[in-house]
Amino acid sequence: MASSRRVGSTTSRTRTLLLNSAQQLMLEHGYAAVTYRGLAARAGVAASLVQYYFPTLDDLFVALLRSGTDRILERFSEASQTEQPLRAVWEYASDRTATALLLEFMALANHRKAIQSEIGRGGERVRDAQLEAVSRQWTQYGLDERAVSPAGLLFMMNAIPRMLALEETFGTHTGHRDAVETIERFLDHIEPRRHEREEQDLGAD
Amino acid sequence: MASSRRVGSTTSRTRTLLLNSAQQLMLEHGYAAVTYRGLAARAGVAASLVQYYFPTLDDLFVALLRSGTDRILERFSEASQTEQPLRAVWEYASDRTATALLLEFMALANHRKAIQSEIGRGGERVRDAQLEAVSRQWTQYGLDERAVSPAGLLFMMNAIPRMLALEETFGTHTGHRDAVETIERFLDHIEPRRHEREEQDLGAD
DNA sequence: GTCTATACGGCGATAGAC
DNA sequence: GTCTATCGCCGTATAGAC
Repeated sequence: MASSRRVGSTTSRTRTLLLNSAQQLMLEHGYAAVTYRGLAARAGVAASLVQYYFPTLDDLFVALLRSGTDRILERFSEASQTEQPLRAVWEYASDRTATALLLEFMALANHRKAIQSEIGRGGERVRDAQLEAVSRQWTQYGLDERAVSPAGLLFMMNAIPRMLALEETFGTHTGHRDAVETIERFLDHIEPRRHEREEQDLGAD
Repeated sequence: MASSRRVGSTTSRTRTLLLNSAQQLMLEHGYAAVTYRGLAARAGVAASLVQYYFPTLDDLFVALLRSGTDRILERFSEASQTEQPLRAVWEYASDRTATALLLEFMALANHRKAIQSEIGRGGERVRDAQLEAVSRQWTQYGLDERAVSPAGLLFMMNAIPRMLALEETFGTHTGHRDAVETIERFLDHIEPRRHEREEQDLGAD
């Protein structure tokens, strides 16, 4: 299986162009639209050149997944310095585009081992980075530890916005507004915004 | 688009066999494995016969989605008679097989309008049935209405187990056990099991 | 190292014969 | 109601040009 064939270098500008084009194709038309011929046309190269850099389409998907996870971890290592990591997680997981892309990869992962292990590893890496940031602030939240743990809370702060975005994609809205209000009220309570802290000091809502 | 072509009857036993085989194929190998030739081989018929009943593959997926939603609503109209509808929702949404199937359909829906509207309608119908059952018990929960609404709570009781199942499929586990414990403690509080109610009466945990 | 041309079997879909 | 023939896509392997 493509063991002795030559493969383009990882630093090639053409390769980066192909990865970007592939991501756009996935977002616009789904992973099934990422074909050698279609991707080549979109990027303005020959189909066989795409094959040169990615011998199989799984190779392309894994590379795309890895570069995306790396970018997320970079962005998060900055955000983790904040004193409001739960808000950072909430906003991160509320990203519609990222959720749409994640859905495509989850569907791919469901039946392709290479992608499955890549997305599993990536998920754990992101969650661990989040956990480290939240743990640093945990005692200041004043939550009952018997009620919820940092890891458990983090899971829910990821899962809820993700499912909100997914359901809204195909027109299910029941309970969405209410759920968002509940969570944001919770966030206002344990990670008060600056002006809200002032309002609290003044005894206002 | 297949407007004048003849189509097999909806009551055909062959048609039902094809729908069942298609669902198994989706679960085992993903929706991409549902091909005319593959499905025909699985069901022991000619590929062109599959096309006779389902002129396009989208027709097949929509029919499968609709029959599945109908079955769920039947099952739920029974369960809604219970005095513990939130537990029923929690268990319903925790079904691994159903979640795997839902992921396949969500990925399909993401870029196919016919499936998108079918899954959207189905989602609302299920959520409405759940809402009716929970509303009937709502006052007994003794929850602060400003904290969470029935619809908002229901969304979370669906979203959390669904995302648990999805993440576990590709090996992300961080926070899962803690989240489950938190929710089940919440359920024990507002929908106490019979023996737990006795324990509460006795002042035990 | 980068890129291209070509071939193979499988796919969804259509038109039409039995 | 059932099945065949056909079309233009697809992934992928290979052989080879710059």
